[in-house]
Amino acid sequence: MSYHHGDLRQAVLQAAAERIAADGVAALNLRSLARDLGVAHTAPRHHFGDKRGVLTALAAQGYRQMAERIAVQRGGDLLDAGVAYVQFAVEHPGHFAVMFRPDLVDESEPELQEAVGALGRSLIAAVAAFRGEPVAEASSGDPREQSGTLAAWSIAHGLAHLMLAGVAAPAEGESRAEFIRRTLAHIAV
Amino acid sequence: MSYHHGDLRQAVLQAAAERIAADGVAALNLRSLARDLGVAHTAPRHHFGDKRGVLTALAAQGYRQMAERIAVQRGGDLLDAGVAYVQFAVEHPGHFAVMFRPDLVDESEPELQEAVGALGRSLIAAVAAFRGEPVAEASSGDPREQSGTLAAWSIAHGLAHLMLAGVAAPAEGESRAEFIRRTLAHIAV
DNA sequence: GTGAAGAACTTTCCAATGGAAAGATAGATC
DNA sequence: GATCTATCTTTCCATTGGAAAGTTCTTCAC
Repeated sequence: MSYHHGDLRQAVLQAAAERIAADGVAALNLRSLARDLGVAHTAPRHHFGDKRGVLTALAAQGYRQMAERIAVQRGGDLLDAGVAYVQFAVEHPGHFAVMFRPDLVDESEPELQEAVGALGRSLIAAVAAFRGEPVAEASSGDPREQSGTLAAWSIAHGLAHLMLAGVAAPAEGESRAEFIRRTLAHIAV
Repeated sequence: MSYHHGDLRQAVLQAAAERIAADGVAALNLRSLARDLGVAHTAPRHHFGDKRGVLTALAAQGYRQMAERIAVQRGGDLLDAGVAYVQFAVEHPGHFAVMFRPDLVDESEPELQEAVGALGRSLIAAVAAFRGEPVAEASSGDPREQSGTLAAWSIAHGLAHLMLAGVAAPAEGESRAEFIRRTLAHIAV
């Protein structure tokens, strides 16, 4: 056996995401994953501590990537941000499956908290930009404003889940982006 | 040991729901559950086949109970139905955690399919009643073709998830029902 | 260069879990 | 009261996550 895989940490995360995407979180097992990567089954422990550590790192990666994706949409419609949210979830089911899952991850992990914060800022900025407000004022405590943001988040989050559950899908001849946009358009912020 | 527990099937479902509600689906294990019920760890297999069978039965129970709950709201606002949806999810996290999870259940199970159908009919009826349409005509179209219905479902489903994830919560001095209603009110069907 | 020192990985061991198989008991039916 | 069937137990096994200790590689001071 050759020591030093090279970038085992990243390899584990990628493999885990693929397997979760294919068979769900419940089916993920570190042993067969390590087998495929050609390392001992305890090798990932050095990088992640335990299985929960793997899922935590995967969730953090998901939050970061989603935050980036939404930030890129800036300048666009609020709907664009929503579409980006749902698209990310559908295209990265392995990541999305461990995000917003306090039971699967270690919420005290600083890396995770920072990643969650980054996504939160992206979402708030998207809503603020839509309203034409300076981002700095966006986090004022107006309950109506917050409920609008939460409503927008909810519909995107819910649609993502329903699509992943196989309950919702684009009509024939309709692109996924069009379908998502058409559905999210029913929100009134 | 005394044979014949009485109603082991129901006891297992209830215990499973409680445990999932407390620690999440991943933490559920049939062995300690059976231990608490005072039966051998293989006893539930007779009623459910395997672990997936337990989760499938739990999901079916969840769909049925949610369908009932929403049907009771008939005559009320569409928002009432939405509030009922979210309330059920928050009050029965053990059931909701296995609903809409194709990776956890056996979707070919007839009991599950029937239960899903019942919930679908309740949702369609709720939207139809809101629109003032006869229920009979409402079910002519597949719900997934009607973006308004899907949007309403999405926002309720998403809010339920966000609340369970600890991301969203009522403001101080606000009841849960008020909070849910206020958030869902942003939908335009 | 060389020799720690630490990082990355392996080997070995263990407890717990889900499940298979076969046997025991209780309730129902006649 | 004998038999039949549903319900539950006992025993056994493969797989999994994890603990502990050892091995190999890299880095870096000198």
